Amino acid sequence: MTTTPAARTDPLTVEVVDLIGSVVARYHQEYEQAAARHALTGAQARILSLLSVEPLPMRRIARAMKCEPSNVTGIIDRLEARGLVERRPDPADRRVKLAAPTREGARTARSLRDSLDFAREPLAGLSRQERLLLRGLLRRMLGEDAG
Amino acid sequence: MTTTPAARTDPLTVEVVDLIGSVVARYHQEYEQAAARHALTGAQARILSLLSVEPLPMRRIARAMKCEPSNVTGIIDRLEARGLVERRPDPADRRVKLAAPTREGARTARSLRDSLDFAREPLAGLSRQERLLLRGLLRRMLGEDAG
DNA sequence: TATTGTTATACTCTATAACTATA
DNA sequence: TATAGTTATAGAGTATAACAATA
Repeated sequence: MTTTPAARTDPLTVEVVDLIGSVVARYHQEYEQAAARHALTGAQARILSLLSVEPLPMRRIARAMKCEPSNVTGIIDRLEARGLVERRPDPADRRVKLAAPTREGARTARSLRDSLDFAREPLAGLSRQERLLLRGLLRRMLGEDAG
Repeated sequence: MTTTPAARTDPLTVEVVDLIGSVVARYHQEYEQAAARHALTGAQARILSLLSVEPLPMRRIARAMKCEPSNVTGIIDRLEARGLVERRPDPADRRVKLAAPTREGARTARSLRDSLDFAREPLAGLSRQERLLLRGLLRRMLGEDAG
């Protein structure tokens, strides 16, 4: 798939593309700050949030984070040292270790989630129709043809 | 500014917030890949793009990147070692060093910019009205009341 | 005195490769 | 033999603190 030359020069499109870049930068910045308020790095916060949905094998975490499994070892090490995550054996496969949040880890993940208001605030001012349109656009940007 | 409890649980809002998170993750991933295709890290690519608009003092780069000036020294060192950036004296203030892209650096920045089609492609399928609405929403997300 | 850029240091994230224990 | 997780290693980004040159 290629973009037409016109799309690269249309002023409105260029402006929207730049705005998307700014939103991405802003979102990342706010996420890092929220993580820092909980004394977590961005990567630690992302993994803790991931595990708060469901405990996962190390390998699956690496896939979700799109990084090498060896990195996950270190990040889980640090989360475990702080008592936020624990490693459990998998009864079905003794090679596997399941990473799961502790009670304190779950509490931290919840607090972190609640503090991520950046993306939520502006949406509160949108009509339902606008939100539906936005949802459709975002889905298209992600290539989710279904829905 | 605080989000109402309702906005935190409204299913549509929650879904849109999650989609925004996905778009941000995707955008970052694609940016890193585009940088890697040019043998650059994300930070190197961002600074090179920044300088391709206008040469800047080290201190100003740090402000734009929202990082400490000491970090910029190392990143510019690596870009300079590869012949993509050069340090020039500032005639007006001998303490200042201006970082500027070389001819090859400018070419690399251009190529990098052209390869960032991710955000542009889906926009090509939107009507002008949709793009205008999206622009308004993105501006609101960034707190730009004007416009 | 204050500012600009740098150096030194320490920590985290990252990929690669080699290792272990299981399957 | 293949897979899950780990270790070892090296490079890059990050913040902090201390420093030299200049304002």
